[in-house]
Amino acid sequence: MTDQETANKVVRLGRVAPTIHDVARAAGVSISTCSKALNNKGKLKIETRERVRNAATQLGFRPNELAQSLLRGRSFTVGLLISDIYPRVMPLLAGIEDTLAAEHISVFLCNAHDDRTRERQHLNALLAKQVDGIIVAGRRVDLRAPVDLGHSQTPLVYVYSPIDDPDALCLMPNESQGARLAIEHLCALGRRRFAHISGPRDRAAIQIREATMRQVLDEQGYDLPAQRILHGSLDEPFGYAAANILLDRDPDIDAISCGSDVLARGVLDALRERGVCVPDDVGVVGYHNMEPIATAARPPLTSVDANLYELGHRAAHDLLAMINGQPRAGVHLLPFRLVVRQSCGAR
Amino acid sequence: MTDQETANKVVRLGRVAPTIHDVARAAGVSISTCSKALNNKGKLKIETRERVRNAATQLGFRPNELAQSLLRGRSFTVGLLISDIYPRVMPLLAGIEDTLAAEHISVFLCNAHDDRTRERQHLNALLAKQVDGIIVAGRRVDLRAPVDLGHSQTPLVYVYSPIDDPDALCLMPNESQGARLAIEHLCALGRRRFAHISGPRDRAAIQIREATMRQVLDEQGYDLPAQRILHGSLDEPFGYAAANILLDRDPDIDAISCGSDVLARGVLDALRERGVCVPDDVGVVGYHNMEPIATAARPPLTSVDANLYELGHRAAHDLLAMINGQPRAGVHLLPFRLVVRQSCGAR
DNA sequence: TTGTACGCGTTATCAG
DNA sequence: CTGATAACGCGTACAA
Repeated sequence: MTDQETANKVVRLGRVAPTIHDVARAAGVSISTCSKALNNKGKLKIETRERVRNAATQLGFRPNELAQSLLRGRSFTVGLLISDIYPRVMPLLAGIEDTLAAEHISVFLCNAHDDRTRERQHLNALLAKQVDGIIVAGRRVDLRAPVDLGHSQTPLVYVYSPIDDPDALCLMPNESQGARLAIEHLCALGRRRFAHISGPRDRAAIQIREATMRQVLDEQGYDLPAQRILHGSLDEPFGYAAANILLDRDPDIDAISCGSDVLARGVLDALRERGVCVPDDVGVVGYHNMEPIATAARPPLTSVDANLYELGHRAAHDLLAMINGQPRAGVHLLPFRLVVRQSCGAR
Repeated sequence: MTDQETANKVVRLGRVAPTIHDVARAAGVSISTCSKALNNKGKLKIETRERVRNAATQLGFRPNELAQSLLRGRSFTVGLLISDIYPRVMPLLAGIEDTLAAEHISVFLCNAHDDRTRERQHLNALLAKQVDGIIVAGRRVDLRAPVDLGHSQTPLVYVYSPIDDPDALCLMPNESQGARLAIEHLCALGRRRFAHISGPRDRAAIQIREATMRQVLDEQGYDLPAQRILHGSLDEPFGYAAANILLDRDPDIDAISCGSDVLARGVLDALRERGVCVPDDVGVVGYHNMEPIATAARPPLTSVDANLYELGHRAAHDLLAMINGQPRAGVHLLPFRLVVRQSCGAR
């Protein structure tokens, strides 16, 4: 069945909300007077204004925003297109929604399921609904294909996953700075013999973090031999296994940088079982600061936080600026922050 | 057409999206013919239809859904009002969004932040935007206050948190059945001396689960002395502490029912450190089946799953039915499912 | 101070 | 086969 056929079968909803006509009639005035009374416009006898307002509240009148939007050419809605629903979108979502809600803008949430076809369908729906702007949130910092807005000029901002167009606005976490934060923290605490356990090597974030780690250690004059680096998946079992492998190879390791907090949990478990004390013998740092996981670790895990709520806020804020006619472009990197707990030692 | 009007047209073409007028003019037909051509209605010369369609695609024409909705009296949007953004809403959200997207309905996501005022503001915005229906998703199974729709007849379904109105439709996880699933599983594996570690006693879910546990054990003829029950917070540290307390009191315990998966992780950690073998000595069952946490536990944690995606699907499905004129009411309890891993022993 | 008339973009009815 | 016209609900010049 085509979209058209579906639309044809649509039943008209029987419920009839009162319109401005009903209010006008109830108050014994014309529609325009009614409109003015309700919107505090023009010059009206105060008595009339009151009468109209009473009629409105009595009828439970609510102006139809579809009509208003049609007239104004602005819908006060924004589309949020996410690649999929996964934990990291939550703070992003929260930051976006809060910021937009404060400006009385409603958010359409669309899940593309990492599928170009669904992405396109959602995009069409959003444009058809005349959204004032669109936020496209990716899952990773890797480059993604641009969305096709056709001839539409609807303001658009990419979050997390950038595209290859210098005219597009892309907001992303600064993975390099985040990694630097973590490594420099360990250095400052006197660690020297570093190891790195992280995720799939084909991801940009994973590469950036490893490269940054090398650079920071190079700056500090410390070594990072290849056999102290392990790439796998970002989960707990891999962290557990990798830590054991690394410490079998080289028991002198005194610092482990982990690609994620759950992975770090696996590392901590392995160390504890080996009788290695954290942070006395080895310092461990996580990544992404997943609160419940990091705080419940033993010892509580020091980690770096991408400030995703803030990123969402910024995305919404910049989109609002674009909607108001101020052009924005370029790739912008937003800072991580270090969250010190106990797994790296006292400062 | 005057020069002024021409100028206006030119500007409009450059800035705003083309309307059906523009397509009609470009194709050299009237608006109504244009509409028919684009919507496959009426009888048109095939050549005309083609011409119109070409003009439409060339101009990048997209029908304005605001206008369509105004006319139809249906917006093809639904509002989802959540109490706050937290992990459990995600599968709910996914189930709702997927189901609605399949019917070409877009979802407004509104976060009430557990605040009545914000809830009310969002509700007003949703009604003003003429949503076809509303889903109100709560955080806990405790009774909540009904939302006030005023005179509006907009279909509404409550998810997770029910209200006190028999005419309302409330969809919720069947906590009692979920708890039964967990306990009966342990019983079937030959466990006899049960303990229970769970969350705050003032929550309905916590009470229901404990009561159900009592009942199941009573049915089976087993005992559940008060000193084998501990209530606190549903987090990992409490699980760790509580397990130690319980096993100090009574080393014979051979089954622990936990109020959450993270709490169970704490329990598992404590048991491992005490040299208690899971599942050989003690069986442990979690609650809510948080995948990454349950699977990464050692041993992997058996848990019960509330099927929240399914719950979201059902909510959307029922809302669609209500939108199509079929009334729904009452509190409906949806089943959990048992996810067997290794923490309770082989079946 | 109040009312009339028009337009926003679209679809449906009816006349040609 | 095609086109003019009337809605949908609202806001706003303009007229009275």
